[in-house]
Amino acid sequence: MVRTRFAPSPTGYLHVGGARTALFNWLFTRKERGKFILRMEDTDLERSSIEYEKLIIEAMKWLGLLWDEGPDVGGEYGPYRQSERKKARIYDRYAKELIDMKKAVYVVYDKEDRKKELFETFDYPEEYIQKGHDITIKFKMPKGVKIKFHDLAKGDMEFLSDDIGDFIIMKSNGFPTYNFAVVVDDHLMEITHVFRGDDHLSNTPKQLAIYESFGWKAPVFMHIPLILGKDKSPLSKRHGATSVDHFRQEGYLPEGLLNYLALLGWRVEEGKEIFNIFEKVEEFETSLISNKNVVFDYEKLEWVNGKHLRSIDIENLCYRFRDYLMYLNMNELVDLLDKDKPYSMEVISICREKVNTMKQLLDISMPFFIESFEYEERYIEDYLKKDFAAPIIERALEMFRKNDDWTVEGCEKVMRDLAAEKIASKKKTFQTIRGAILGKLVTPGLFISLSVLGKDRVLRRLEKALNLARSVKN
RNA sequence: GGCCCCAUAGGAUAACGGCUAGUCCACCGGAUUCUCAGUCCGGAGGUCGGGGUUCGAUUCCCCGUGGGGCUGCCA
Repeated sequence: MVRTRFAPSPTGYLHVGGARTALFNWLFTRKERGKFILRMEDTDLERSSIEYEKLIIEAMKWLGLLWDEGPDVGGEYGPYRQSERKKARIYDRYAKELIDMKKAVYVVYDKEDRKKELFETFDYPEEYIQKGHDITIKFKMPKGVKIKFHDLAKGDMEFLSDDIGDFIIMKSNGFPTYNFAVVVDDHLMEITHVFRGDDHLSNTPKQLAIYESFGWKAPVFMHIPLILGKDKSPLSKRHGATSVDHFRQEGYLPEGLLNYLALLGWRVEEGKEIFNIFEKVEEFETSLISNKNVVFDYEKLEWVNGKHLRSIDIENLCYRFRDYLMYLNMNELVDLLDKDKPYSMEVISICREKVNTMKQLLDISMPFFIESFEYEERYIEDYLKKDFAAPIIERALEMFRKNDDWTVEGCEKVMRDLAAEKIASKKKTFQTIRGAILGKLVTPGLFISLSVLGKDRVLRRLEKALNLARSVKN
């Protein structure tokens, strides 16, 4: 039975790099019908917090990368927080075992110069502890040994133990260090495959030395390339947004983000780069992942997201959009959306053709929902203030009042008739009306917008715009 | 400094050791058009450098160079 884990440290938001690591673990596990485990590596007391843990869990759920065992759902291999495992003295027990086997030692430090090592000993340094010295436990790396392993991404690896040296496994505060805790936990949790960032490749021989000392079987490793920024340095805030939360706020769909993250360094068939990750599980192969660091491309992410935004069914999109507004605490708008669902659906349906994210969808659809929308400065300057504005709007008002056919074709006919009167050029005429009814110069198609808005809204807005045109006219 | 990973256009990738090095995003031009987007057509742009092996190297080997990682009582 395949068992994998995603083991973030709750010291910040879920990073897209972490999300990608989680994605590959998840993908592999689902394909192999195994168990996917979430484990919190909160051994850094200074930086870890339960708030971050909640945010990471929330982000993972939003992405839909669900786990079978974890701190929130429990499981037979718990606890799933290293801080709790520390409390249960799990690491103490195994560290002691290493000392008994003479493969680790206690290190006693100077009381004043707390970095200075006084001596190493296999015996529990009771009296020094009483006197308040810092004590750590250090793993003694075997001398002159070759540590070999096969990495699914990098191939056969070989390190010399002498290049690595001894390293601390238990801190003076009683917490295990990363390299020790992962080994103990992965073993106890019976993890079979470890997919993690490239940055852990050089740590692997240390961990293998510990597995070896205990006589434990090590999991299969695959070190996946890191995500970099445009300047090829590791992706950080300097390059723009990096947290999954941020992309959620920006109106990305989880399937869009996941699609892009998978696409990053995953070779796909030509012409098939847009897909739903949940339908791609069976095709997943570790050999498909490239072993080269990748640069995060915000533009391609937006393009991928746009493809998803336009292809999911409209009811689903409405639901997601409503969810998004609630996430942003825009409850008034949610009420407006709910008030007339068929109308809302039509609006979203015509607006999504123009945008790539739900944030953009929000911007472009706003004036369809609220009456007190703003008029763009450019519209006022280039159209509303011009001589032709008031006559065009006035004439449109007359024609639309008499109009009974509010289908797209009906609205088109009125507009074409209006343009035929040549108060101004066709473009100016259309743009004047576009701005009058929606306040913007970029909107969905004019005829369909008129049709969707309907007679009441259109007349009301034309009247308002007419008054405005008269008052701002140069 | 030591050890390790990586290298095809600006980004992501494709090419049993063998065609004019293909595709997607971005970019430029054209068509469609009420704006924008989309769609369609077209264009520019690439094998990091140097040595080998070979009839032939993007592909295999070595050396450089560049980028990245580890070398923490961070993970």
